[in-house]
Amino acid sequence: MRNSKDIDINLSIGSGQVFLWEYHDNSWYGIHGKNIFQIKLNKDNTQDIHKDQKWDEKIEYLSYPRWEHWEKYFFRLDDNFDGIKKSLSHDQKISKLLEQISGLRILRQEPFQCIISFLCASNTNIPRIRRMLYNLTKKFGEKIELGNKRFYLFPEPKDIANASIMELIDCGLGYRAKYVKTISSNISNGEVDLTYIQNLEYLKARIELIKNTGIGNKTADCILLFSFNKTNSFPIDVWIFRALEKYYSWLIYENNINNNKEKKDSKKYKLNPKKYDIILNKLENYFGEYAGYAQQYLYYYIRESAGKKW
DNA sequence: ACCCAGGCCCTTG
DNA sequence: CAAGGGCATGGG
Repeated sequence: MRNSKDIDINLSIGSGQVFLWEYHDNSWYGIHGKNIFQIKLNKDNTQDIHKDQKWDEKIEYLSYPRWEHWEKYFFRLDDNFDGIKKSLSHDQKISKLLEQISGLRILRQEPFQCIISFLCASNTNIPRIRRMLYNLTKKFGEKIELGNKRFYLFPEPKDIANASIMELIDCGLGYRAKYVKTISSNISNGEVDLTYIQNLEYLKARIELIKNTGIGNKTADCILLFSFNKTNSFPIDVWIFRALEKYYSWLIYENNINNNKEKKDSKKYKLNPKKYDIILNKLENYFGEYAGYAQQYLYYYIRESAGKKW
């Protein structure tokens, strides 16, 4: 059984997977569906938690409502991280990253919140995703006061289904508003069954998700990786595509799959669905069962080297 | 002003 | 199929 002290909380929470987490007063606070998670760091050296030998003793995992050991679920402590490392060790780049930033983990998110999050994530940047989601919680989520702090839980499907398009646009969703409303109604009326989809195997679950307007290849892969436990999923966004081009060109350019090279920058890193699937299939074969971890390490690395702070 | 952002949809050729 | 334009919005 692995020890949770190897996890770097700041790194994992700050790696563009979750958007409703905030740090203040030595605590991380996060919205997870109808739960509020609190990670209380009773120490000053919060930047290098994973290097601290007595990490476990200085940290408390609290929640509202009470959820004993939610951290085991959220940080995926059930994953065998040594096994993950081993299964990715054939790749030079990734094994190096697994050493350098070994505290980075995939987080297990609440499914509905995750779906809305990555529907909102299309063609925009992380700060704006955060604002859109916060606005949704503020407008449609239940308000909870804990001590002197105010939180808003993530709305339920019916809450968003009953909203008007204008109200959603007021949250800053733009053209995404109609997608968010439609899938919320379909989940709320039972037409879309998240538990059913979650229990399907990766490719079948993916097909079901993509049936929803607004969810394409990449968005589906994020949902599958971040909340449906499909650790082989490998979302390819513009950042990942840049990384693939830089470090895995032998993989993405073989058989002349990609002819984006000559396009102007704004189109250069966008894949059409067919190419996406061909490249994805190669990545699955190459990285295997835990391809998603490789993806997250690569994502963090390429953004870090581009100087992104968020 | 222009380009870009954890893309996707729709129309045309 | 592939290509191209449009989409809302805010930061750099």
